[in-house]
Amino acid sequence: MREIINQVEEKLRAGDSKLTPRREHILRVLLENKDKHLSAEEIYHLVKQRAPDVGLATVYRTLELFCDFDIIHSIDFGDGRKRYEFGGAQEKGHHHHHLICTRCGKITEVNEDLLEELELRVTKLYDFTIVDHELKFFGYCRDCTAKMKGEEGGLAVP
Amino acid sequence: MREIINQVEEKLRAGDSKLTPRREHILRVLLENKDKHLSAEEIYHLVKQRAPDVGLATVYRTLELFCDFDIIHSIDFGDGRKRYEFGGAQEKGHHHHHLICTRCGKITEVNEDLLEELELRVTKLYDFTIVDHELKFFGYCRDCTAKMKGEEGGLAVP
DNA sequence: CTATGTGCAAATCCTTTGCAATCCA
DNA sequence: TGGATTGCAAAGGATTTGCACATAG
Repeated sequence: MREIINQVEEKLRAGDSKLTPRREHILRVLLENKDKHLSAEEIYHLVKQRAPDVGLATVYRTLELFCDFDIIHSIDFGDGRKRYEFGGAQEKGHHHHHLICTRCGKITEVNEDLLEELELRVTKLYDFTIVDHELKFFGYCRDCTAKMKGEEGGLAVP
Repeated sequence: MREIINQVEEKLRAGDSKLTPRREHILRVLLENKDKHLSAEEIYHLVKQRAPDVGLATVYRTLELFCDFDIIHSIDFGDGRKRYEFGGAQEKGHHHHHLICTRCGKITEVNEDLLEELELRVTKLYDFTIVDHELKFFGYCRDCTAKMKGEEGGLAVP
C-alpha cells in the first residue's frame, strides 16, 4: 500500500503534479476498494468520512487527473455513470472482462483474457493499433438464472 | 426496406404499439444510416428534415420503444451519449465489434465474432447465462497510426 | 510570491418527465 | 370516445467550470 502510494506520488511529480492530502485520501479509497467499481459519487462519500470538507468537484478533478496519468481507468456499465478501477488502461496484462447481470446488477470480473487471437486479427486486417480493449458480457448471474427457473411461464414481450 | 418496415410494424403491433408516421420516419433514418452509429440528437436532426415539427422527446421515446422491442440497440462509445444501431441485441449472429480511434474518433466495425470459446468458458466457470456481449478496441486507426509516425519525438506525459 | 489545488455554486450536457393537446382506432 | 402519441417546457442526474480563497514550494 505505502509502496503503491509512493509510486503514484512519483508518477505525478514527474508530470508536475502533486499527491496532495486530498488526493491521497481519494487514492486510498480506490486502493481499499479495488474490487468494487466505485462511482465518483460513491468515492466522494467514502472520502468525506475521512476528510469531511472535501468537495465533489475535487473528486471529479482528481479522478480525471489519475486517469490522465494512467493510475486508474474508468469503465462504463451502462447505468449512466462512470466507475473507476485502480490500474491504468495501458498496463500490460491487467486485462480482465466483466459479467454484468441485467437482472440484479451484480458485476463479476473474469480474469482471463483470451483475446490475443482476435487482437492479432484486428491488427492485421484493419491496420488498427490496439491500445486497450473492453469486453462486457450481459446476461444473468448464477442466482438470477436459478430464480428465473422458478418463475417459469412468466410474462412475455415488454 | 419496405419489407423491414413491415416486419417492424408487425412486431410493434404484437405488443400493442403502433408504427406511427413519426416512428416510421425515425425508423427510416436508422435504416438509411445503418453504418453510422447515430446519437439521439443526430437522429433528431435528420428526422427534422423530413418532419420539421418532430420533438426531441419523441425521438428519445421512440428509441427507447425500439430498444424494448429489440428492433434496435444502443451502444456507448464513451463519449457521453448513447448511439443506436439497427438490429436487436438478442438476435443471433448479429454480433460485431467496434474499433474506436481515440485520436480522430473514427469507429470501424469488425464483422467477426470469435468469442465462442471465451463465452463457453464464462458460461461454465461462472454459471453465467450470456445474453449479449459488447467488445470495443481502443487505439489508433490506420491514418492516425501513420500520422503519428510522422510526429515522432513528440510530447510526453499528459 | 506564484503556481497549483480546492470548495462552492452555477452552468452544461444528455436524457427523462409532466402535462395539455392531438390523433386514431 | 378513450387510450396512445406527441410537443413543449421543465426537471433530473452526472459531470464540468468559473471564481475567489487557501496552500505549498
